[in-house]
Amino acid sequence: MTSAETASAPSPSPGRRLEPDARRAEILEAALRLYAERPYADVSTSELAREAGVARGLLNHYFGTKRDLYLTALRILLTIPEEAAAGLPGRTRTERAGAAVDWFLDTVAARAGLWLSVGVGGAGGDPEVDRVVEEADETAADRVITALVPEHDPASDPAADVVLRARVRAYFGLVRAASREWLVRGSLDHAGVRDLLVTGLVALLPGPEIQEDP
Amino acid sequence: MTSAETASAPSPSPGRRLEPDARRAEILEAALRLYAERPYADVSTSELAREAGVARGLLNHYFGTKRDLYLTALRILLTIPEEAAAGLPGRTRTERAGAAVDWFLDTVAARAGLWLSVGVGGAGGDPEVDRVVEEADETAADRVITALVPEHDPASDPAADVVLRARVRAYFGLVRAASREWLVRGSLDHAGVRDLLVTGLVALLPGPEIQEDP
DNA sequence: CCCGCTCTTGACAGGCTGCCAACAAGAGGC
DNA sequence: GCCTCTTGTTGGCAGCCTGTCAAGAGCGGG
Repeated sequence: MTSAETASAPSPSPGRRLEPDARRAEILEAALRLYAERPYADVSTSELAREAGVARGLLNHYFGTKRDLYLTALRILLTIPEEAAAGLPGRTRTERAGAAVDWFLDTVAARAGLWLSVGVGGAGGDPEVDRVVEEADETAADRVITALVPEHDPASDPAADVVLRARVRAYFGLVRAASREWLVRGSLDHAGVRDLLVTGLVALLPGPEIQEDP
Repeated sequence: MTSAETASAPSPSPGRRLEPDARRAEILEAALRLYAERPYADVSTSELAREAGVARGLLNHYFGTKRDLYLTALRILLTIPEEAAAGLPGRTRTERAGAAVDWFLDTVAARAGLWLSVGVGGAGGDPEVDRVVEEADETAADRVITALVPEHDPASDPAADVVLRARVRAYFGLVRAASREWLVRGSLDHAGVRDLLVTGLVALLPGPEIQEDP
């Protein structure tokens, strides 16, 4: 049983010539699999190439550097699908926040390994990693704001917009830490982390505590 | 001008024989200096040895592995002095939370470079780094609980104690993300981050919203 | 059927890490 | 004061990893 058979990525024949996009996708999938189990520093390019079923040099050909490959995989992993924020049920802000938190917890539970492999996020060490995480957070903040603060208009008051986005991004730090408490430490159950995140989200958003739709 | 002259660590004579504890301290100081400026992966053992004014192999002799040295430095850096939590002014919980946040912000502002350089730990989900951070958070959670929830008794209800500590540790995620918004992005000023952290801390603690001392 | 494009490979050079035996700087005994 | 013995310290060695590059091979076009 070779690794090519166990791996979900098909590698029917070595040296097989593929479309660049297809090959890129194969390598990225392999990288996502490995980085889901072990941290960046522990995964060598030889392993990445073996998992993808290609020669080691091909990684550099497509992604330049091992770090670039990691950053690309990380960016894909952190990107939140746009459809998630659309059509959240609930009338009051608390209800909508609850629905958003439920969606998030379901998603994270489905791919817990992948999510945790990224780490606590908002880390400090690597500037490039930080930048990728920040960009992903920026997009996620957009989703949250449009879903929960629809009356907010960035153009009308740019200063308030900056502060609001900052508060939402800071809230993501709470989300990540709470996820760790739930998935890794087990110090919170599903209901506990849900209550924590809903409470924090409602408390940290601006304006009246709870807005009712008339 | 040799590096030994520019470095703040004194290295009067190469091969100088020191007490093991003193040598350990010297190496640790050098590591803290370098890790304050650049991330873990970018600092080689050769640089660490040069900064400390010793041979490279001595690092392994004292700390085993480059990673072990890093973890030791990280543990020292994250340790919060015990005196910080004692004697917080204020009667209401909000007042005491504000005092705690003020202390934290002052401390972080004083050593912003160190705080941000190590930050939350390395990205990539390194288990050992995460463990060091978690241990430091555990201690910090003790300080916060004793300072802000003095009526809490861990022995009386162990389950409630686990949940309370989990909420406080999750709050630390909010603290770190908010610090980044303040120090790195500049999207929050001092008053903004203070308001955010006080609001979050009060909202996430259990029991009545605000406890008044009669 | 042959040619050319380019996807793919294997090998090479440089750097870094952990290990280890040899060296010598102090401390203690006489 | 000199010698010896402990042990802090050094420099080199082997192994692994990464980025680069020219050569080879698959596949479409003429």
